[in-house]
Amino acid sequence: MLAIAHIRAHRDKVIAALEKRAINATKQIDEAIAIDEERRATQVLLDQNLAEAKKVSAEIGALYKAGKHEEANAAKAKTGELKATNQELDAKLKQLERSLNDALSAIPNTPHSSVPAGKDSNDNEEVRRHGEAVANPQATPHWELTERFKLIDFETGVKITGAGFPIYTGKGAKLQRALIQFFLDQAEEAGYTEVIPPLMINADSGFGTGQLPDKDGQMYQATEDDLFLIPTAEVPITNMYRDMILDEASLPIKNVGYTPCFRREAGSYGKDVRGLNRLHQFDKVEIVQIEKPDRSYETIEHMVKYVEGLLQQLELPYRVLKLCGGDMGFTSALTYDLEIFSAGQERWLEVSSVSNFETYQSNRMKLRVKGADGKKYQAHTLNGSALALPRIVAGLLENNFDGERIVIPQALVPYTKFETIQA
RNA sequence: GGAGAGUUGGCAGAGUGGUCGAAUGCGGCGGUCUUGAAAACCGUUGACCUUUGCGGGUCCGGGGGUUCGAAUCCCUCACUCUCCGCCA
Repeated sequence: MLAIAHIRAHRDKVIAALEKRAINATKQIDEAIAIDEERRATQVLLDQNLAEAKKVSAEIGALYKAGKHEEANAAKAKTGELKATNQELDAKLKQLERSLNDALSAIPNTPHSSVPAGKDSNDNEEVRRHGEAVANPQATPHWELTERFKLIDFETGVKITGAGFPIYTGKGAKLQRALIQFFLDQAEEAGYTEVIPPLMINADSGFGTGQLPDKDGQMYQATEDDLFLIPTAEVPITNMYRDMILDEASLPIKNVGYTPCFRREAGSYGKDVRGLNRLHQFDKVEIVQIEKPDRSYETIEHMVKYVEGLLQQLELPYRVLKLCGGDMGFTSALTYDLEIFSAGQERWLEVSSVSNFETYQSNRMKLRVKGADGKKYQAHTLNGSALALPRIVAGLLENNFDGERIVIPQALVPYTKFETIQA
């Protein structure tokens, strides 16, 4: 979340920045500032009152030690009012702190100055494009190919679990595993440390990265144990650093993790969810980075370039979009989406989203860095998909289908150990 | 799932009602000594809120209670460990 001190100091700037998201946050911001003012005033009162009570207690202690029991008892009698006031102020302060936290949690991150204003995906800005976005003459969508070559069994997945939980079979399963291994190897080469995190997270972690309090409808929940299935590896990996003060010398932290991801995707329908386009369970390799504030914008460019490198090796045509304010996630300050062109469906498929959250997550997580001078500051967190598997698979199948067979890109052959998929 | 033990500063580990934010050791930082380093010695060393500053306040797993006063007593929750059960 945004720091209240920052909001207080830059009220107008914050409101102006949030307008890029096509929202007017004036009321929310002013309410937070008002709550904070009352909070601080209450804090001062409580502090004064506590100081007084502490003093009196010490005096009573001294009297008892000196054996002056009658005087001590007399002093005791006078403490009732102080105590009552303390309780009252304490309750009020806690209430205000809760309100402030709620108010701040409801304010999204302020977009970076380079983010275009806009309402939805129509206002996103295409930054660059690579490769030819040409339709396959066969124009065969991947759900036909996966059936024809027996790569994915959607039907049996429905029986076992439900729609959106496919079963990968034979070369389909091998392709999946090859891609994961390829992505992890690439990341390691680029300096990322691999982690295998838990697939379930608690509520504190959900709050830290911004899924909670109000995006819980997106996650599957194990209510008996108050745990959530991760919607992305971003959540457990970033939260590894929750409540920490990192040494500046340990930055940047670069982690990569492969995990299955679980998303309820309530409300999705139609061609968007056909085949591999949108699943409830899917595999993803995620890169997570923790950076010094003055380097994070340089870093996000590197991360995007890194992901582009993966797509180039897989020989997939893609474009890079800079998301407009209205299309960005709640917690992000800058997001690039990478989309590949799917030759069978003749549409762009999002395969990666790379974001800089600045201090939005680190504020929530209390993730700080201790500088060389001993001063502490909030770290910047970033992450990106590198890459999400299903749509990559869809693209590979559709784009490399020559009417007879599917040709595996050269970079992947050492991993699949086969060069083609055919009947 | 059953029984028991525990949770204190970066770490280890004292502390059972009144200058305890907390002994001591290790680690870290600064210094003395040394050509340099080590050793030794001396000093220093937590986080947070509030305040322009001085200062004040909070924090001994979380929450609640008893008390003039709680790291210390009571309740409750979470977590960790040990043993038993179950189990890949």
